[in-house]
Amino acid sequence: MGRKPQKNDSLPGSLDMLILRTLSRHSLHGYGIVQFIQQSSGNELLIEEGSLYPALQRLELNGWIDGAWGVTPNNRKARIYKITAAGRKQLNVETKKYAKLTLAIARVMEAQ
Amino acid sequence: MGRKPQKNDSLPGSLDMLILRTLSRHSLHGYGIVQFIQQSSGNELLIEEGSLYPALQRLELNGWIDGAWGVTPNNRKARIYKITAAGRKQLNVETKKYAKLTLAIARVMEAQ
DNA sequence: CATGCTAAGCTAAGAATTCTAGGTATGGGA
DNA sequence: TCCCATACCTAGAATTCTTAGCTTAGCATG
Repeated sequence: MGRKPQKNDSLPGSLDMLILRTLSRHSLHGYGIVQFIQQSSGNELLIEEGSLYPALQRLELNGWIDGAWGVTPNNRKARIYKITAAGRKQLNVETKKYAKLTLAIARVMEAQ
Repeated sequence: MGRKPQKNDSLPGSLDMLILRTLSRHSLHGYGIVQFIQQSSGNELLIEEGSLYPALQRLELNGWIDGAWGVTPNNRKARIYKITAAGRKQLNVETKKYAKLTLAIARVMEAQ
C-alpha cells in the first residue's frame, strides 16, 4: 500500500489557489477537481469534500468561478465550474503572494 | 516607505516551524523571535503578538521549547525560550513535511 | 430485478490557528 | 518628569479546515 495522501492541514489558504489553477486549464466539476489535485500532486494532496464545497461557494461568491449544472463524461449530473476573468487575475495575485511567502519562509529557514 | 511586511495569514501552521527554527540557533525571548523572523525574511514576514504568544504556549505545552524568566541584553525582563531535544525532532519533522507539501503544491501548479 | 458500489453533491458542528484590539509594566533617553 | 520602545499577555472574532454525517443516481453483478 502506498502512502496515504496528506490532508491539506498545513497550508490553509492555498486551497483557493489550487482550485483556481486547476480550473485555469479545464472546466471541471468538484469531484474532478479533487481527483486532478490528488493525481497531479503525486498522490500527496487530498482535498476533503468538507473543504472543497465551501471553497467552491466562496470562490463563486467572489466572482472568481462560475458554476452550472451539466453532465460529466460518465453521464452523471454535476456542477461544472469554469474560471472567470476576475478569477484569472486572482490566481495571478495569489500565485505571486504564495511565491513571496515561500521565499520569505525559505530565507528564515536558511538564515544564520 | 518600504513595503509593509505581510501577515502570516496564508500559511498557518508554518509559524511553529519558524519559531522552532529560530530557537534552534539562539535562545531568544518572544519579542526577539518576532524581530529575527522579520529581519531574516527580508522584512516580508510579520508575526503578530497575538499569534506569537499563544504559539509559544502551545510549543511549551508540547515540550518542544522551555521558557524561563531572564534578562535581555537591553536589561529588560523577558521570558527566554530555548529549544528542547524533542523540539529539534519536531523541527525536523515539520521541515520535511513542509518540503513535501510545497513540492506537492508546486506539482499541481505546474501540471499540464 | 435487487443489491451494492461509486460518482457526485451538500451541510452542520467542532477544532485549530490567526488577527484585532485591547491591556500592563519598566528601562532609558529627552 | 514624561514618553517611547521593549516586553508580555489575553479575550473575542474571523477564517479555514476536518469530521462525520446525509442524499441521489448510474451502472454492474448476482
